[in-house]
Amino acid sequence: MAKRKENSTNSLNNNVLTKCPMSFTIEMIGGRWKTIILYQLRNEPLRFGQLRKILILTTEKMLAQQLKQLELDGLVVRDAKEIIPPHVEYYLSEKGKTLLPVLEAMAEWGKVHNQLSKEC
Amino acid sequence: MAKRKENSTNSLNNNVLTKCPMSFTIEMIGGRWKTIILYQLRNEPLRFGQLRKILILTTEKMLAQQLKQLELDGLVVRDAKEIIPPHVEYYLSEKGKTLLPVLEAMAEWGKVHNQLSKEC
DNA sequence: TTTCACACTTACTTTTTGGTTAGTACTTGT
DNA sequence: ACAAGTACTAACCAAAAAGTAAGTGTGAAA
Repeated sequence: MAKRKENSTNSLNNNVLTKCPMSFTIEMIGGRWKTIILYQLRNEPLRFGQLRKILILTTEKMLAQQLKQLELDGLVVRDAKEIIPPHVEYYLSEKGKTLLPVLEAMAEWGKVHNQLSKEC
Repeated sequence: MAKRKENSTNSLNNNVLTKCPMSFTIEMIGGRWKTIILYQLRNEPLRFGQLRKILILTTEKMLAQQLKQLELDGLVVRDAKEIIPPHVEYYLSEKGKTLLPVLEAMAEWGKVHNQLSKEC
């Protein structure tokens, strides 16, 4: 773990006490992959390997990392069957489902404003 | 300008041809400040100095940088009166206004799910 | 002559995010 | 004995985003 200045602006900005609603939301779904993952889970649970095939441009590490964070934030549920080979499913929690209007709006906006977009 | 590997995954991911709607939207409004800036402009034009007072946790550099990008992306209009001292107003373009449902949804979600949030 | 308001820039550093490569664990099938 | 399948993890590195501190230009007012 790298040390960091405790009162840098970065730290202040990450301090929950200083967070406005918008920053809070951005923190939960920001970054390159979280919205895509959540959106892919909108209809059905998906296994790790399925997500990996869909998010073809991500690496396994990123996927695992993002899923872990989403689980920590209570947006996604991880359901691991205790079998070999492993079988792990991810699906939206109730809290995660409350994000669907946001995610749909974002996806729709992107579809309308990016002429070159393709599904993902 | 720093050089960069042309076929790194980062470059690929930034290539418009590979972008799905969600990534496109994230690229336009992602990061720590853009949504907040856009949201502050939802009702009225604001001057640089006014934004700076509202986004108290940002620096002038970040503000200028984000506004420039938002203008480049056609989401915000910069209206500079040719007077001294300068008087520059920023407001949402028509395209920028189409983001309002997304922004409202994000702000609302944050308000509901972050007990500690405060206005910003 | 200096100061002030305003809207920025510039050069540099730190922090955060994302990527590469390799490897782990466990059991079944060959 | 070894490969296959699944879901990861670890160590290390690169790139992008954000932050710090200082400075710029203009004209009018003090």
